[in-house]
Amino acid sequence: MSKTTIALEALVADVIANRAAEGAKQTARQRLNTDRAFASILKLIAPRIRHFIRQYGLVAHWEDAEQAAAIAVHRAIEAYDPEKAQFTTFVNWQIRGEMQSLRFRLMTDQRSSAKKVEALTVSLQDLGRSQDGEDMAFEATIEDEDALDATEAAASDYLAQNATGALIDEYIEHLRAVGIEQLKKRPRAKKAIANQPGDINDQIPSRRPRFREVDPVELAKLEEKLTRNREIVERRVFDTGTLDALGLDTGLTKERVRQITKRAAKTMGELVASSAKFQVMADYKVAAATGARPRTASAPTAEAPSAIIEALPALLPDPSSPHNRLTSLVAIGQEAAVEQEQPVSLGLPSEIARKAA
DNA sequence: TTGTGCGAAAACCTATTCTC
DNA sequence: GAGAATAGGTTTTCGCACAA
Repeated sequence: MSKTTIALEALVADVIANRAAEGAKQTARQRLNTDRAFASILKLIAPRIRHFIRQYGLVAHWEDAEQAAAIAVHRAIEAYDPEKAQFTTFVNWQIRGEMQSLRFRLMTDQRSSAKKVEALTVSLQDLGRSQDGEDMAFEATIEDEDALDATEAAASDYLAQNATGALIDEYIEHLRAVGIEQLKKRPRAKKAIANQPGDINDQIPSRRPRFREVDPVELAKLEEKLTRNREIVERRVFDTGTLDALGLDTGLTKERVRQITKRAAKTMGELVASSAKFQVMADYKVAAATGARPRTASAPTAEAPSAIIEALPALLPDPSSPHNRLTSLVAIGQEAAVEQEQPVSLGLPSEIARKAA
């Protein structure tokens, strides 16, 4: 590191140290120290500024170029993060940017390619004027035809993500309740229900415990299984995870993964139908089932994703309109499924995407 | 550009075994 | 006895090459 680089680092650190505390005003002393350090930085960096002025062909506009360079140094100090780079490196790019910007403001495009086609490079700032000559933010002149659709889709997607997340939570909670209930019913080992110390008559060989407590080890196993099932549901039902990949990641066979997924889809369908919380999904189900196509004779039977896929075109919204994950979540009640010959299942977004494509 | 054949991969189903 | 896990076979889907 050169002496100049070290000195610059120290001076910038000095400026940063003399910044006003958050919410407070800079004191006179701090302002004085800042000004002195800034002047010293400019002095140290002057050779480099001269070099850039010449390099960018701005000798004829020397004073303007020096002003622009001073602004660049000021900006560099404001934005400088010592952990990311040396100040020398950082300030170089700031000065280059200002020099380039000044050159475009002062001159027409000098490039040969621009001359060939008689093109003119125009600063974005020059666009910031309305038809009646009034100044306006140039950002206001930029039109994006897809902005509305993109915004709506992003907002809907966000809500849909929350909805699917809530549904998975509900399903896992359901599994937990069922699992705990089963653990309570399960007969305990004799050791576990042996007399507890302090009993009045602990001479009696054995008795039932006062409370049906769940074995913590069993509970931990249950939680582990719930975590695994959540991953499977998230990746298989609501994402593009394959049976093979999930089997590898969870240590189960792909067939077991498929069975877990199948059961999860069915249970979640029932949860959607029975809970007011998921009314939106249930409403969508009704609308979708009304226009659903009957399955062909050769299609596989209930719950088969291939059958779901077959019914999907009729269930899906217009692919050209903004859509999201919620619109691809299709829950079909058991009765309706029998009537319509539709599978009792949730639609698989991955499959939907494939089919829609 | 469209239709067809083929092979690989993925998904599915049924029956059976294992574990608690 | 019920649920979890496995085995073995079938069906469906997808990508690719090739010919018309």
